[in-house]
Order: sequence, then C-alpha cells, then structure tokens
Amino acid sequence: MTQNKTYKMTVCPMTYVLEILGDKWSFLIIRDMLFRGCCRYKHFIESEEGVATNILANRLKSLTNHGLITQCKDPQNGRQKLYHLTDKGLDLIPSILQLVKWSGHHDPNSILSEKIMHYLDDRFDEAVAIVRQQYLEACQQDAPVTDCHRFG
Amino acid sequence: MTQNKTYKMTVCPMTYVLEILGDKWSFLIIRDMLFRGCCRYKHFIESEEGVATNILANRLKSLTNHGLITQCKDPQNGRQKLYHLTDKGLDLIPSILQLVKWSGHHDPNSILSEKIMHYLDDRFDEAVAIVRQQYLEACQQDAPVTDCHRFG
DNA sequence: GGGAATTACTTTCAAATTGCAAGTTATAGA
DNA sequence: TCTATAACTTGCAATTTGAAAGTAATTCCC
Repeated sequence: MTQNKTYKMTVCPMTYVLEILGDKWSFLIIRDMLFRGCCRYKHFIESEEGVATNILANRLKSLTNHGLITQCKDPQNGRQKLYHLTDKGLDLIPSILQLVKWSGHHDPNSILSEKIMHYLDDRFDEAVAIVRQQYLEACQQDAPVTDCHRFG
Repeated sequence: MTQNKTYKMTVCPMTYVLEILGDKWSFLIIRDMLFRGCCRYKHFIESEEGVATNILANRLKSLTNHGLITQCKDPQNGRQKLYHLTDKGLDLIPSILQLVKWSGHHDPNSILSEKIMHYLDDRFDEAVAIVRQQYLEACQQDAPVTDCHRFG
C-alpha cells in the first residue's frame, strides 16, 4: 500500500483510518511504542516481528506526516532520534485495546490473562486511561519500558 | 500480505488481528457488510473503493477461513451466494466504531454528523448495540440496507 | 585527534503481491 | 435452447515488499 501518496478526498471514515493504518506495520509500530516502550529506530528493528529497515523508515515517515508521531533528536545523544506518540496517536488507544480485546476472545492461542480480560471487558475506559497514563509517565522518565506489555 | 498462509503461532494479541485484518480490503469488506448492506459478490464489486475481482475473491475466502463470515447459496436464486457476518465478525463492531470515532475527531474532512459523534463519544455501547441490531434485522429481511451507513 | 563503532537511514534487486482485463463455469430466465 | 448474469479464475504488467549491502552523521575510545 502506498503510504505517502498524494492526498485523496476521504469518502468515509474508514478510508481515512485505512489510508494511514491500513497495513500491518504501521499498527505494529504504534503497538511497540505503547506497550513495548519503543522510541528509537533500533528498538523497532529489534522487535520480534522483524521489520525490514526500509519499510520501517517509510512507515515512520508516513506516521510522522500524518501527525501520529513526532521525531526529535535525543538531547543526550545526538546520533539517536526519539519517536513519540502525539495526542492524535494516543487517541488510537481505544481502537487498539478493542482489537486486543477481540483477539483475547477469539484467538485460540491467546496469551492474555484473566485479569487483563476482566479489565478490557468490564472496565474498558479505565484500561484506556491506564495505558495512556503509563505511556506518558514512561516517556518522561526517558526509560519508557512500561508495565503495559501485559495488554498488548 | 499473504492471507492464506500456513498457521503461525501468534506471539501477541495484535499479530492475531493483523494476520486476519492487516490489510485495507478485509476491513472494507466488513464495513461494506455492516454499514452498506453488502451481502453479495456483486455488491462488494460495486462499492466505491473498487476492489479487483481476484482480490475480493481472495479476501472473502480468507475471512471465511478465519470464521468472520459465512457463505451460503441464496435459496431464492441458486446462482447467487450470500455472505454474512458470524458472531466473531460481529464482535468487531466495537473496534470498527472506535476507528470511526477516531476518524471523526481527526479527519479534517470528516463527514460524520454531530449526532453520530455524540453517540460515539457519550453512548458508545448503545451505538454498538444499534449497529449490531440493525445488521441482524436487515439480514432477516433479506434486504440488508441498513440505516447504519450514517456511522461508517 | 584519529580510527572504530554505532545509529539511522538509503539503495539495490529479486520475489511476492496487486490490479486490470479477459476468460470460465454454473445457474436462471425467455 | 439461447442469452444473460453472478461468481469466480487466469494471465500478465506494474507496484510493493523484504533481505542485504552501502552511506552519513555522530560518538566512543585510546
């Protein structure tokens, strides 16, 4: 799917999301940031699914252009860049947790604990708030390894 | 993305969903069924985004194999097939409505009415129930053109 | 201060996937 | 029986992906 194509009038809500997130890797990048504390190029490359470096660069650019993430130089180390979710990106948490919840119910090999499923089933808004909160805290600490990996 | 590849142990909830829905067309097929009343091959082909016939056939097979939709002969007309969402497929409504809601907030060209956004923002569970209900009713009537196009 | 190492990419090219157009098969209706 | 229609399948060119190798800009280490 072309990620950086010229703008096309969106004819329905779904086409807008799918233009931005209608491929596997964009979603996984967001997941890695939210649940795995990834904020550097290297982190994403090391992630278990194994993105190709060119695809990663392409998607990071696309997500940046669409305003879901920001890039900045690491003030501690000029040869590194830091990637962070914007508010627009963070607003995807409910969507992502619904997808996680769906997997929890329908994936026969689901690894989600009962406790997590309980949160997603009965205290969804709370789960959203927790994931958001933990992400923001982890970012402030410059060591964004959150406890939220148990969700995603 | 290969849709019919051999089974791979899912390492996290997201990979399970993305293996099934990690491409634009699968999502659009579900949307067409939910919000546009599509239940025949022809309907999907006529949909505004313009799927290629081979891609459509591939995705319908994939979604069937993954248990999100079912295929059956139209009892009224033996040369037509009917496609319907299963419970597993219907359970995607919350995920899809969250994505629609996100678009409503962030797509500068959003066409969603205030009334719809109010439902999604403040009465989300109700919106899910309405979409599900209307889909099921429309299917029973064999003329599945629902009022829900206003959502998706 | 200079060479090696590291990080974040870009480039190249083969392989896989997509999309368009042109069949093909099965059933229906006249 | 002849024609039309619905649901595909096939062939092929064009696009996208993925693996590997290369490059530029720091930073580390002696």
